[in-house]
Amino acid sequence: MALGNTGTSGSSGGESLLFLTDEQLRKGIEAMFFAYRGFTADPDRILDEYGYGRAHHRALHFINRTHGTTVNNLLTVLGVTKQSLNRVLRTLIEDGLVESRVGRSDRRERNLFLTEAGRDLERKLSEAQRDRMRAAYRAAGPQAVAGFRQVLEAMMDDEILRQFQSLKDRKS
Amino acid sequence: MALGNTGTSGSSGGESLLFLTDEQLRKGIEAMFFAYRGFTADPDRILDEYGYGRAHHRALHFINRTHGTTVNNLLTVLGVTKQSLNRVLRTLIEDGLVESRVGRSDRRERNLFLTEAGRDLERKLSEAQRDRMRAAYRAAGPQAVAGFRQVLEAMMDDEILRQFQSLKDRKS
DNA sequence: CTTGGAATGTCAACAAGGCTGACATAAAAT
DNA sequence: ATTTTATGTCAGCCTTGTTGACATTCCAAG
Repeated sequence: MALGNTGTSGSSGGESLLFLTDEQLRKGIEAMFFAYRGFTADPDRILDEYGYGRAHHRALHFINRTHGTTVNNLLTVLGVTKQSLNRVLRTLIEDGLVESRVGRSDRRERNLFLTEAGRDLERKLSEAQRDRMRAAYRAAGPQAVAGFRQVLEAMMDDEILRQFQSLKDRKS
Repeated sequence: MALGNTGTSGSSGGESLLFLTDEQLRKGIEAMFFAYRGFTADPDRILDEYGYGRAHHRALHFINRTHGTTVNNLLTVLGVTKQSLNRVLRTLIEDGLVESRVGRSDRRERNLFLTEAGRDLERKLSEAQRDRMRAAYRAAGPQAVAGFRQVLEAMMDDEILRQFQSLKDRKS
């Protein structure tokens, strides 16, 4: 392989690999920063109306994706402490967006579900976010999208990547 | 337009545009979330040792990139309030990482510069971040990188995009 | 069976870093 | 001379991260 610093071996696409100047990398870093702002802007506006923050969005998203998940699962995925998650979860439960049922096999666990109202808000939030993502995908084209995903996956921590990949091929 | 759900009109790249299922978009959203975590993880660890946070990193980054920028410029780029920026800036100035000089043409303005110590920390932080970005770029290949950048730019708010593009073709 | 440890989740309190509002100062613009 | 602009500062609030202490539940060893 000899994938040395000066090599031009392209495993996937390419022309040359000599293009990794600090300047190019800096642009990538800034693009990531600015794009993430855009990425969260639309849901943030909606959340504001409800008095919620991004943490609530994340909880709703992952509870919706994995019905009946436990608190422990959730805080592993979200990468926060259980105390931090708990605060958010409590308000969502109080407000009737999330239901917490005592685990049937292990009664220490709580299985989390969205209520009808919870699904409604989740849908509203994710539709706003999907709209922007869809527009970006359309503007950039399918090949760009494939590259986008490749780079993002390469940027994740290895452990997270495994988690992510084990989830990417689920049914709905 | 008639870019209906079943349309295959490809404006830029591609094969088919039928791939925009909600499921595909959800994966993109989650990839963005997880990748951003990886993207900030390394600098965050370094910042922790210094008792700083991401806000300090952002300030150092943009002051370094645009030597002599004003407070007003900076808070526009960062998208925060002056009070919030000021808190961060004050500590950086007190700690001798940033120098604030009264503007020569307009003496109401403050021009911001990194000191030697500031440049050192900025370099340390950005090297950590560039290392990860470089690894991701190498793993994904040049074509993927081009797509990555295209999608990110399409995801930015229009106003931010203009700002970004006006900066992307600078000299070092 | 009982007791001790591990797992799970909740409550309390603190810190970082967003925010708004009010106000001071200096300099530029009118 | 007055108003506007750029900046800084103080006070106080909110979200969301943290750690520490504690309650509950399960399980396994004695």
